[in-house]
Amino acid sequence: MRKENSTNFLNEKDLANNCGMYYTITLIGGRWKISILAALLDHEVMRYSEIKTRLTNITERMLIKQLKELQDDGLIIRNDYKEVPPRVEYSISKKGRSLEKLLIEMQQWGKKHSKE
Amino acid sequence: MRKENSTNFLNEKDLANNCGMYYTITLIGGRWKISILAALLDHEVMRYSEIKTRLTNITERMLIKQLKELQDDGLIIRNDYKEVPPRVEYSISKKGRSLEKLLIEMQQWGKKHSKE
DNA sequence: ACAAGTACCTACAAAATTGTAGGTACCAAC
DNA sequence: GTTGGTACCTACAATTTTGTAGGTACTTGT
Repeated sequence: MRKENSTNFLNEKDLANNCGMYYTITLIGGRWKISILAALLDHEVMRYSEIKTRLTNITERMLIKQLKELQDDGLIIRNDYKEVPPRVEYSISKKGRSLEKLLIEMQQWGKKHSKE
Repeated sequence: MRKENSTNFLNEKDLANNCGMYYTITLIGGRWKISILAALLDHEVMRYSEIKTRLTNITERMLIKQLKELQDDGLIIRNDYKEVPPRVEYSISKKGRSLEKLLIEMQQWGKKHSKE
């Protein structure tokens, strides 16, 4: 759905390629991504429905979308048991786990400065 | 220009209020914000035109917009000399400077993981 | 009188993201 | 044979972000 030759697209791609910070932000900047990551960082494995319950305001469309992107970026792992009714478990990947320290610091910075 | 009662707006506000990480991301997540912050973190003061020259692909509309948001969020300081022709200098604030460590870590993480 | 330089601003259009409201498949239990 | 549960999907609409193409004010230099 993205136009791969729009100025917008090219600008973003350029930034992500040349700037480590921006690349990092593109991975965790989606609306619900850090919420999902935070959930998976302290749960080892979670079923789709458990994540949905935890993120009270998210819609299914958004949840699926963000999960898929996190998965494509290698931050989380999807495990489909191919059962009926479906059972799918998500867990954090090694790459995802390596973000933990950063996320904690972002949490602390945010808490400290959000009331200024 | 934002609808202050749209689901979209409320969801974002809710996240920013309740989650330090998300708050942090909203401040630095704009398309050009970290580029601007990075520039100001290693220049002490920069004129508007200097920033524009450094961010080669940015348009004036976006530069002004991102500068204003960074200023509203207290990360940078605008100093208007009220001269003609205009002279306006931007510099990093104390709050902005306190992000430096985090940004460096994001840079390192990004550099390390962007080729996986 | 006219161009040049600086730091903006504005209306409109294009593109991207997010939300709404439905639907699917499969099997088990009633 | 209808219902319930799970993890999705899809079309469309609303919202938001970003880009394009112009314009402004003021003064100095030519």
